[in-house]
Amino acid sequence: MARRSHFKIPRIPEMTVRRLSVYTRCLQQIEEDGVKTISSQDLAERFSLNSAQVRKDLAYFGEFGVRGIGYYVSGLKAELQRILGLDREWQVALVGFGNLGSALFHYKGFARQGFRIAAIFDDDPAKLGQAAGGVPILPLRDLPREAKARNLQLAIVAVPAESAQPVTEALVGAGIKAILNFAPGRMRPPKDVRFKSVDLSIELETLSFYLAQGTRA
Amino acid sequence: MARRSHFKIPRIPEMTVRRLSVYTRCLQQIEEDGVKTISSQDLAERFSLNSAQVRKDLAYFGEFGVRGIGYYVSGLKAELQRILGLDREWQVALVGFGNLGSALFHYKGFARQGFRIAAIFDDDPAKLGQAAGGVPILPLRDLPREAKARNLQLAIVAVPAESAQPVTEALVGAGIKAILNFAPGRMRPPKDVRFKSVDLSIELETLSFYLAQGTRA
DNA sequence: TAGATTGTTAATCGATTAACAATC
DNA sequence: TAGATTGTTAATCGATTAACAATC
Repeated sequence: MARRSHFKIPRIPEMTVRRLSVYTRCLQQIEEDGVKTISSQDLAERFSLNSAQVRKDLAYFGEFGVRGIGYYVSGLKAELQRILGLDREWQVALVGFGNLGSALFHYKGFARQGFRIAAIFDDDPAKLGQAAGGVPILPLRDLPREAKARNLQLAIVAVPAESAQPVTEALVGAGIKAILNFAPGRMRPPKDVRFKSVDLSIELETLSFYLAQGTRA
Repeated sequence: MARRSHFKIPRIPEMTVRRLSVYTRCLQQIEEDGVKTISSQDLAERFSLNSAQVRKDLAYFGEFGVRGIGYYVSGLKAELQRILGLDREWQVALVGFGNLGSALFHYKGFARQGFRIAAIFDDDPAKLGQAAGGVPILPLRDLPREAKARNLQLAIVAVPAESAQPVTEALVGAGIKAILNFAPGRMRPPKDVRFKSVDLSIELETLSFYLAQGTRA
């Protein structure tokens, strides 16, 4: 197929995207404080970042600032929300409704940013057919149908380690385009799908490494 | 005070530590499969990494390989476990026993790697004084005493956003040396303490960024 | 010994930071 | 206009990868 555009779309570093997310939340706060404009310097200082980095991160996407002034807080916030896809609702599938799945489901932060958990999938017979806060709990075999019917684009996986790989493949098969996985263990990351694992063990072991180093003789 | 050692301790990149953690789990698997030695090339291929990177990561800590042979699987595993501090038990405080705290408490992976949740702190009167699986649920004001009495070195924070900052400060005050935080929102990272936040919103927003890019006109 | 693979140095790549002309 | 701050280019820094002498 033809290129999406004549203009080169530079590959955006992941760290830039993560910082955009941080900037956005900060701008929200700044806006609530009634501040109208902010310089890259002021914004950078809130995270001990470099002001050039803030400007460069933003410059990937356009010219949002005004020389001599800085950035208009609410305007920049709106731009970043659009860039991050936070100006719309995403229909989210939650797979696995154990302790962790339930915790994620009740996490209020998601809804606030437009992530709407539209269906829960869990094969536990005790949960099947129930609904949590109006959201139905469905068997995994319904995934292809429901993904289409409910326009599910994103999935959060909170199943035991041994189910993670088949669940991921089922999600990909059902046309899900991005997956956030909390199941431990090594995964083959699927092709053509954004896949991110949050691995508790790695986080903990990184900490224990530094603890262990600190207690060396 | 005097330097810890005459030998220069190179600063270890965080990404190296994270990979060590991954190597260790992989070696565990390889050992169970009955394989005795493995080359950096073989190991690297399992994660689509470069073999030079594997060798360089290991070389920060010593010479563990044998030229012409590779690495002895169980020997290297043991070395890495020692380096990561997984050859001992760490006493862990879990702060916050809501949905997420409870999920983390029941996560079996921790115990397997020597992270022992020795005390739970939660000020909810309905939970106070109870015990979960033999682990007492205590009020936060007991933290300084209990941290000392139970030799708590590491804390997992799973409290609401608004409590995260005071909780963190209380932990630092009680002498905790490493904190893994799951509470959302911006934190002032404490000094002299290893502090790592896992931020669900950033992960989700990074995914939605790529979704949004993909659905551009 | 010949073949294999390490540990390490040098080359490459990419991300961060400094510097500054453009311009509000 | 003078001062401030952007967007961008050039310099720096650090991490990844290639290459290879050392050596099992």
